[in-house]
Amino acid sequence: MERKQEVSKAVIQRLPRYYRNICELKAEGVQRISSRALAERMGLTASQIRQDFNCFGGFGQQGYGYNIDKLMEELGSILGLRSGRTAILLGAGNLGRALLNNFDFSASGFQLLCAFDANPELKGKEYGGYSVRSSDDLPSYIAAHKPDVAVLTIPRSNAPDIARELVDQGIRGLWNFTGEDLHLGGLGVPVENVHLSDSLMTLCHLVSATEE
Amino acid sequence: MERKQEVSKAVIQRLPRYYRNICELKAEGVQRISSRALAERMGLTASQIRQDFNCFGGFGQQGYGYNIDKLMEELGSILGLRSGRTAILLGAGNLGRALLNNFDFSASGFQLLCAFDANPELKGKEYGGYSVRSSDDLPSYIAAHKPDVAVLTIPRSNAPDIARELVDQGIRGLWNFTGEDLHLGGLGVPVENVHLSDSLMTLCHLVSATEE
DNA sequence: TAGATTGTTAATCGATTAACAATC
DNA sequence: TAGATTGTTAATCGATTAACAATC
Repeated sequence: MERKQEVSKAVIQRLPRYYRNICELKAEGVQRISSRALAERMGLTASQIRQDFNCFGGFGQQGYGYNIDKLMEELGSILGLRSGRTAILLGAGNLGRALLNNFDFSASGFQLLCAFDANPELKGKEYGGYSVRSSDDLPSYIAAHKPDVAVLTIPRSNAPDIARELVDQGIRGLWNFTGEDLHLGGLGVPVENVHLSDSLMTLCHLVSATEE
Repeated sequence: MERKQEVSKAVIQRLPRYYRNICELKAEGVQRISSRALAERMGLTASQIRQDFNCFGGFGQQGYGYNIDKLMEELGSILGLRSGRTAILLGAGNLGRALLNNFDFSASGFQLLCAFDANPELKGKEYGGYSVRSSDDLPSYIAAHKPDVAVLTIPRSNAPDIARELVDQGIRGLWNFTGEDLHLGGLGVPVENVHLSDSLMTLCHLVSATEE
């Protein structure tokens, strides 16, 4: 599974979509698929799909196509979904609770351990089966359980300071919903900055474009 | 403001980020900025920024740079944020309520009118100042108020059918959180499919990559 | 074997970067 | 005017598509 050369960012960004579609195909009972059929389904070209998969060493078979189970296994392991990573959530407000109650963390490769909030009234409550702990216990909890990543659903103003503290304490990645763009790549800590407003602005633009 | 040739998708996708950064600069009291300084702030090249802005006719001034107010105004109007668009939200579950309570729709160009839910217990409740109506009233409401877009925070299984109905009733865009990929571009109705799981899987991959 | 479909190389296309004349 | 910085053209780079030999 050695990579010949660095895989481009464009390919990496398509991997979750591939994985998602393959999971759906499996759920539909499909056992194999050609690059051509997958391309049609996903709105890509067959060429691109073969190029993309071959960045990781090619897991198809001539004259047959790609085996769904094998593909899922390979893509899952490339994405690191099989690594048993752990996560904690910071900020059990509306958005935090929505994630706790609804979001399937394990499908994206993470076991969510618990949540933290500064509000003492939330202490001990449970959402989606995850308990809320006091922010005071955060440092000792991280030291003891060494979660890989933190989900930031805290207010925006706190984001930069808390991010730095978390990195100091050993957190290795951030899923950041605060609206503040965080860039800790220099420290070797990847961040996914989620900006829902960007998505809605794009929609606004696209709707306007349909009027021309 | 006529566009010489079709603006590339890559440029369009950067517009919300430009707009966001310009808003931040304005909030910081900055009145003008050079492409060089903006590039440094955003992690782009000055060349790219000038290329991007010039897709829309260039709103800078030699020897001076870009005026923040003008830039905000121009980018906002390109994105269609000044068009007074309206939106409704379908599905007042956890995620729907999180958006109602927290999300600033107007900053992304939409006036949110109200929410709808099939659960009669939610009827008449308010979240974030928006009232929840019965799904039964949806068709007549759309006919009367003609909202531009619908925010889908309903269960995944209902998504395709409801999307089609909404389009029939005149909805012109969808902000889709259901997890089901919807493609109504063929009908001239743009969709922003939000897949939070894709973002988290990417983070999982990036964290794994830091171990190599 | 014949048909199908991959893996992979070459060709095309588009996007980013560099350079510099225009001009505020 | 001199300095700064844009607008814009040309050069480079990278990503996508096409083509086809390899092979299941």
